[in-house]
Amino acid sequence: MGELQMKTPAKIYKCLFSEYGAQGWWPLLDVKGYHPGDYSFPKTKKQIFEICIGAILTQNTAWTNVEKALVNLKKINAIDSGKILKMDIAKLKKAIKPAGYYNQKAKKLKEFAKFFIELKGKTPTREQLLKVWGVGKETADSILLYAYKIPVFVVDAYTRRIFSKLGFFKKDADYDEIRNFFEENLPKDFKVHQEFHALIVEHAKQHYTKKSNGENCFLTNVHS
DNA sequence: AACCAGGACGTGA
DNA sequence: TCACGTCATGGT
Repeated sequence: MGELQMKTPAKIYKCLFSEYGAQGWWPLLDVKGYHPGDYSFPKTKKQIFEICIGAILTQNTAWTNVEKALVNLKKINAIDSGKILKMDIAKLKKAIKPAGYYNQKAKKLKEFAKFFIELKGKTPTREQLLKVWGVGKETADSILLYAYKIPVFVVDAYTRRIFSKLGFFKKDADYDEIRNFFEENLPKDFKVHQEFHALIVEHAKQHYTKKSNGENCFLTNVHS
């Protein structure tokens, strides 16, 4: 791939979309997981909250583990900000245990539940989210994008691996620099951003495993 | 049986 | 600012 013909984010997005199709993030228990092509979710305040706590629970953790935690919470009717805020911390830890880091994450969920209630249904700003203990940049952006349909670009470890491999930036580049670059070079459409992040995750799972670090993927090989 | 997953925080330098 | 260590379960 020549430097003079560096692919644009928009081209890479189209490439990934045509390869993998719509991903249907964020998965919700009500709709039995993913909902490709349907951008109408979340439809309720409860679904918004489910996405928020899912974003926290999935920090450095496989989604399959998070699902178990969410199912446990649903069983005790605890995918609810008020319920989580006042429920016994030990009970909360037990429910989310499959998601790992359950001591920290139980505290994070309680902190977020308090914040969520104080929002009174309003959309949080990125700055507000970042003040919440346990919500970092990636989690904040995931919440804005998938719970509130705001067109932000979510930077995760996969993004760094793939796009540093493609020559866009260094692996340890600043989070906000990466985010700004993509947001300035993509349409301000939440659907595009929702799909793009999900597609990056899918592509990384396919081509950036331990054995192959993107060597045989169509993005690094294609020249146009 | 190490290694890592849809990170964030606390600490010391 | 930044480079580490810590947190923890479950799948490969």
